[in-house]
Amino acid sequence: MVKHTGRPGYLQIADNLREKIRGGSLAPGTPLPSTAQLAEQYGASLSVVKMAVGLLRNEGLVIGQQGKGVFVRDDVPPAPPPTDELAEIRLTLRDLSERLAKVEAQLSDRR
Amino acid sequence: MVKHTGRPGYLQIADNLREKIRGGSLAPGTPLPSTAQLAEQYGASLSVVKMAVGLLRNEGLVIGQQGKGVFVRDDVPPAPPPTDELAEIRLTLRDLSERLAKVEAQLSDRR
DNA sequence: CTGGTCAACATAGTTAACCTAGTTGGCTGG
DNA sequence: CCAGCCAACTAGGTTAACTATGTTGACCAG
Repeated sequence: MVKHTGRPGYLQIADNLREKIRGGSLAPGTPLPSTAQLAEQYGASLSVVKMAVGLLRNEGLVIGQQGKGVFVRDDVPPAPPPTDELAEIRLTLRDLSERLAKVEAQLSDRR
Repeated sequence: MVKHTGRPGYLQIADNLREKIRGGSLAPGTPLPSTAQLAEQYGASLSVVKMAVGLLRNEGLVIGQQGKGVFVRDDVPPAPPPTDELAEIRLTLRDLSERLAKVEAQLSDRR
C-alpha cells in the first residue's frame, strides 16, 4: 500500500487516515482498525502505524483509549486554524521541493 | 531531568524545548544541541529525543537539516491570506503532488 | 446466579539497533 | 599547494522487542 515516493511511510499512512476521516469514510465515534490490522493493511510495520496514529492523536483528530481502541473524535476540527493550515502548507511545499529535487537529479544523471 | 510525573518523557522534552524557543532562550536561527547531546542532557534515550524533536518539527517550530542540525525557525507569523486563496493553494498543492507522484513512479519503474 | 480469575487483545511508552543520506574537517598522495 | 578521499558526526526513517496498563469475554468454583 505504501507508495515508493520520497514521502516517508508514516506520513503516507497518516495522510490516508486523515483523508478518510475528513472525507467521512471514518465517521466520528467509530474506531479505527487496530494497529495490527492497519499494519497488515498498509503493508507496514507496527512501529510506523503507531507513529502515524500518534500524529493524528497529536493533531486532535483522534483519541486513543488504552485497551479499547483509537476513535475518531466527535468534534473533528473541520478547518484547522489558519496558522496551522499555513504550517501544513509549508510542510507540504518543503516535501514537494525535496522530492522534485531528487527527481531532477535522477533525470540529469541519465541525460 | 525527566520528571516522574504521568506525562511521558518525549512530551516533557518537547515542552521544555518549546518553552526555551518561545522564551527566546533558543533564538531563531540557532541550532539545537545534537540529538545525542540532548539525550544525555535529559537523561533519555535517543529515541525519545528524536520523538520530541519530531513533534517540534511537525509543529513548524523547528527545521531539521540532515547532516547539519536542527534549527529554530525565524518564524514571522504571516498575515493569514484570504480563505479563497488558501483553497486555491490547496488545490494547486494537490495537483502538484499527483503529478510528481506519477513522475516518481515512472522513474522507479524504468530504473 | 455470583464473583473471581485468567487469557487475549488493545493502546501507549521506551529502548536498542540498523540503515540512509548530508555535512564537515583533516589527512594524504600527486 | 591542493584536489580528492575518508572518517566522524549529523538528522531521519524503519524495525523489533519489551514493559505497562486497560478492556473484554470466557470459564469455573462456590
